[in-house]
Amino acid sequence: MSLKHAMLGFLSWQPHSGYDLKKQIGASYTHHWSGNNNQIYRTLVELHNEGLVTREIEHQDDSPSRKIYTITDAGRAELKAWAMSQPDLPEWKIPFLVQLAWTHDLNAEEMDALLAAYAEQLRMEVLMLREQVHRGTSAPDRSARESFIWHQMATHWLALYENELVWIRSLQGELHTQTKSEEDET
Amino acid sequence: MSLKHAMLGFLSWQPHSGYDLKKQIGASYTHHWSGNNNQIYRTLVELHNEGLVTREIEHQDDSPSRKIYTITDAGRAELKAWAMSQPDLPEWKIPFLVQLAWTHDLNAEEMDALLAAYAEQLRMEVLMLREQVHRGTSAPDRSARESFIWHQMATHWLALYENELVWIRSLQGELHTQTKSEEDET
DNA sequence: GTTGCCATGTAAGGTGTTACATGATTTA
DNA sequence: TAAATCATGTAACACCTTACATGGCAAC
Repeated sequence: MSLKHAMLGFLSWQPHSGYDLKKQIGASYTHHWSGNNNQIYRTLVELHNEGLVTREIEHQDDSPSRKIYTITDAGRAELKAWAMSQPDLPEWKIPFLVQLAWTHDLNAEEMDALLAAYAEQLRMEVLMLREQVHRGTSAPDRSARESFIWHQMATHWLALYENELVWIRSLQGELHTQTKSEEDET
Repeated sequence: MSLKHAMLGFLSWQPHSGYDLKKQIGASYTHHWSGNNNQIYRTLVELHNEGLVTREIEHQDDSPSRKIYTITDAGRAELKAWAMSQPDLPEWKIPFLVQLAWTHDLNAEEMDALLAAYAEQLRMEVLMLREQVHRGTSAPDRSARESFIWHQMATHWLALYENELVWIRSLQGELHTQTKSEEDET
């Protein structure tokens, strides 16, 4: 589990409540988690038990009280050790490819519709991401290198979807010419 | 769950035993599952209960007996309906990006080592995939379109890793020049 | 003679999701 | 008046993984 370390990361930037972390993680696409309560609140308890964070309760008159978590020196050490550890290979979960693999029984029109639906999904996502990258979401900015890296991450994420869209568009074209040449033969 | 449909897919190509399916799914990278026994044997029971496959026991003298599963018409209908359904967006799980996000406390050499380690992982994966694509793994080949699609899938999968490698290499370069220009300023 | 392949399956646990529950305050 | 935001947490469950269990046969 590296959600623990992702959370430690955000806490190494600024103290956060569970609620803050949920929003932060949910909003950051590169942190591929949904940011759901169950995991976040459980993980905060774990981090606290392991002495990687301290907890402070902040009473508020108008809103419910917040539990503010702050990273400890042990937490920073753990985070750095993890950051330097051997990286894993990325995992692409592309359900569309599984779908595409088993389109043997679809005719040309059904195939067209499928590709078009995927292309449209991607187009919408790309538009949304482009806007988000343009606006620049909340990111740590403690050094030139850090903001450079966060910008690189955002544009790289966008590029993944853009490349997928380019691929599907070229596939659409190639399938059309293929279908046509088969029609010519008959 | 679309593992069910992925398995139906392989069964729509050829009858398989659970053991065959495990190998098939485990070997096919685009079918992003590990191909573990637990899920496969449970899912086969489900598919059978739902009438999407039939089961036949094949006794063998030298080896343990095999349970051969064959897709039914209902299974084919289910598979086609699923293949035409609204595709999901891909999900990129890139733990390295989470790691990279929190490298604030690493110095230039530690950063270099991290990027180099990731690049090396990717380089190995790309080499392996290139060879596999070159050899051409076992894939259905029932029509020109189907083999075209499976070839597209394989090269696209490879391209994902190649692009990741290109990106990390460019990042290595940009971080070097950035570090140098900062040194020049001091 | 230990490892690996064939072939079935079970156990245990980690990871992640949606939905529910509470309760006050602000916004539409 | 209905919904969204703030803020905490729980329940139930889907999904997926590693490891274990059995047992014969073949290969090195």
